[in-house]
Amino acid sequence: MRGFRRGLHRRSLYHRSLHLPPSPDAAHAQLLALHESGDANAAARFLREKTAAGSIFPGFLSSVVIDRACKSGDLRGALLILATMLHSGTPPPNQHAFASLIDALSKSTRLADAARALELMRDAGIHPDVVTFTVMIRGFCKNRMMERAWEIFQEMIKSNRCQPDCFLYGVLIDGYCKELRMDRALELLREMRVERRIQPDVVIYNSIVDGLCRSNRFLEAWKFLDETMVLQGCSPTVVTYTSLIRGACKAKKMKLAVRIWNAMLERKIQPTIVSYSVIIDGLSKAGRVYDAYRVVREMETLGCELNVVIYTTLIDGLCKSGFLDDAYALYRIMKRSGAFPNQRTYATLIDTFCRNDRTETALGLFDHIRDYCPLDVAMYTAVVSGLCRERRLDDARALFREMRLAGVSADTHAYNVLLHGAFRSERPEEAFRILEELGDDPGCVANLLTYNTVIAGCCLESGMVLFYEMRQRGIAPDFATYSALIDRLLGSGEIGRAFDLCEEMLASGLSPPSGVLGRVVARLCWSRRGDLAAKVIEMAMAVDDTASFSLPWDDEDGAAQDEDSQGEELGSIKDGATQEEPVP
DNA sequence: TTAGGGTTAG
Repeated sequence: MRGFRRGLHRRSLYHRSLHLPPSPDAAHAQLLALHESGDANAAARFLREKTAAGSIFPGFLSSVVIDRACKSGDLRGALLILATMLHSGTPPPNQHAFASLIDALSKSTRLADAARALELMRDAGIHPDVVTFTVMIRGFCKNRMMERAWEIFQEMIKSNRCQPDCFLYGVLIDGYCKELRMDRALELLREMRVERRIQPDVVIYNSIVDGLCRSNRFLEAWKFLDETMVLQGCSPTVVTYTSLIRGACKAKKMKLAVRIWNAMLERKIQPTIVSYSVIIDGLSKAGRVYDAYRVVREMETLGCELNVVIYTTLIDGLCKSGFLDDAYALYRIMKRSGAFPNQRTYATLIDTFCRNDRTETALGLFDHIRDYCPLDVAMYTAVVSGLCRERRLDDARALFREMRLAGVSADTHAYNVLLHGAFRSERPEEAFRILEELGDDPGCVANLLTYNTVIAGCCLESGMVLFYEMRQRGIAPDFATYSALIDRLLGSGEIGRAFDLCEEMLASGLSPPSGVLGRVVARLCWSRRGDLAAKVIEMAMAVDDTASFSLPWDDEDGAAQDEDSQGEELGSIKDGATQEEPVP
């Protein structure tokens, strides 16, 4: 309070000085006037020039100018003021100015500069407070640099000058959740609760629920809500429900997703446009476009305006269900409605045209929208994929080059599409060149799909080399990897090696499609190795038994464990509630 | 006076 009063006093002094005749404070008054006129650039320039010419401004005033410059996006100006001040021996900017600068730098992904500003701050003898550390750590978290985030956190703890609070834990926990490192996230949650006695709030719990759902640990997310969050006296919000609904949709549990939706309405929690997007997307992807459309109608009845996400979600649903003309009609309605299509809308349409043998239409749309919408990697990749589908590998390669020349970075998915195209055009030598390019691209790293694409396309021996390489790189093969190799081995008559791989696959707990297993068993029987065939069947049964565990909520109403696609009523907001209460 | 959570595409 005292600090606040002092601030007020200073501000009023400067205000008064504006009306005084020229005085030694004239430069200050002029700076303040510039600052208050809202012209951050001019204020920054003035401060810089005057300081360089020997004027000395109070630290408070220059800090305010730096803060305003940061907020108006004039990062260059803010940095120049900082440099001028630090070199001219005038009082350094205060903690707020540094915090503001570090925040602006990390939001512009200039993380190295932000870290340097933190160092400069310490050099100037100002101790960063918990907020300054939080904005710095948040920058690393948002850019998926959790190791750096953790280092700064440790530095803060070691300096022993400020203590972490609920917000800072929230930033770190969310960072780990976004990286799906749930063990780290849960460990930090325990640390804050047990060791530091900080009560987590609903935002932190929501991060955890969402992280568990994204990690395909829906059951645990559910248990977490029920057994930890609610027990700690924290009620779920619309965000919690939205994450759970998305998790249920992802786990292909649409019936449960709808039940959670209805329970949310019953609790008088109003869905937001985000929750509507999630349920509409879930229904569309489950092939229930009509139900999705009913939800949209309900939104409209309630006066809720459809945004670009809702339109794009519906267009995607229509495309994936084969209603291409309806999707295009909706796209035209969307444009008239004022919700302008974005890169995702276009990527969806382009991809759909390509998949339906209308590559020329897709190319036409692609060329047409160049003038309206910056092209991104997904839009290019959709066209590249269409060209590859038509075995126009050279055209695809040319477009890929054009993309990079236009300054759009490729990602692993883009390379994977191109690799698939090379094999489709029966040009394995080209595929290996593309694989090399991927390896040289600093922004990309080969993933499971990359290896599966190449292994499925190349010869057996190269495939085995890649199989060992991927495991060395910590990429676990999935059933597609094994199936491709096992089929190659069977084709070359190497039944023993095929059995070994099959055994390894089953031992790793992978639930394989029955096709490849059937082929292995048949070949083993023909080769009079019934003992090995029996072993394969026995191991496959063991894998299947563990895979088919039942879920508690399916038992409650005696519902089948397999996902239904119909039969669950979507509650409306007015009367929508189910009788049962399985949802927390 | 600076800081944390849920949405759509290739």
